[in-house]
Amino acid sequence: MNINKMQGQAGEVSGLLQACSHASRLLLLCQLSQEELNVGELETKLGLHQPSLSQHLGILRRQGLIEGRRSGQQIYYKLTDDRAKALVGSLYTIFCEQ
Amino acid sequence: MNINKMQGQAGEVSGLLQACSHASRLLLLCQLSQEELNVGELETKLGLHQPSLSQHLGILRRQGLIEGRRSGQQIYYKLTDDRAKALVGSLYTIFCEQ
DNA sequence: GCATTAATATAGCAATAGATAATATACCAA
DNA sequence: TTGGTATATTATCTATTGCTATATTAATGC
Repeated sequence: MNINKMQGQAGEVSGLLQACSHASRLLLLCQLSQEELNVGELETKLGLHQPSLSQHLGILRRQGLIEGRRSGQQIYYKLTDDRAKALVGSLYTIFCEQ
Repeated sequence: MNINKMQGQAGEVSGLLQACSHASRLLLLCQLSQEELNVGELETKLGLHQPSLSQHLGILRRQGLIEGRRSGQQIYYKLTDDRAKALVGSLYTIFCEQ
């Protein structure tokens, strides 16, 4: 492992980790890595109040991890960032398998 | 991927991510996954002020990720948590290889 | 158009994090 | 014991985060 490489990426990586470092956002990313869901569905699945959920979605969106697609009144979100997908997968392997 | 499993772990995982979500702490973990280093060495390697460094080390220590061993006047730290090791390895793979 | 529902944005507040400066503790050597 | 070096802790300040409540925008059905 070459520390210099990590030094160049540290800002970007820590930004991603920061975005994932809240339990609700982590679960959001897990859900959205599996299926595309609209905000109302996420609200009931995760049991969050709408403004909080919207803020968390905003953080993930501004970080470039998720994308929304409007369909009528609903906006459907999914996880689009490959690195975030890989991270979620690794976290699942480390903490939920074995 | 079973979301329920992640739900049970979300608090613990987000705690770990929180600890890694600062560029200096991320680099600390990378360094300490490679070699045991004392505080003065870390200070010059990472270019941090001693009190900040000590605070970051304290956060990682209280989170159970690193352990210190006193040898004379110096305290040598290394990464001891297996999951954190696995995470750092995954992050390196995702962001620094490919 | 108007009313309704879905989603987003904003404001206010409490709690937390991070930087710096100053102080304290632990160890060692003379 | 005295002084020096290494590390930790504390205090203070500022900035950021997250929650709740409220307002605003967007789309639909009448």
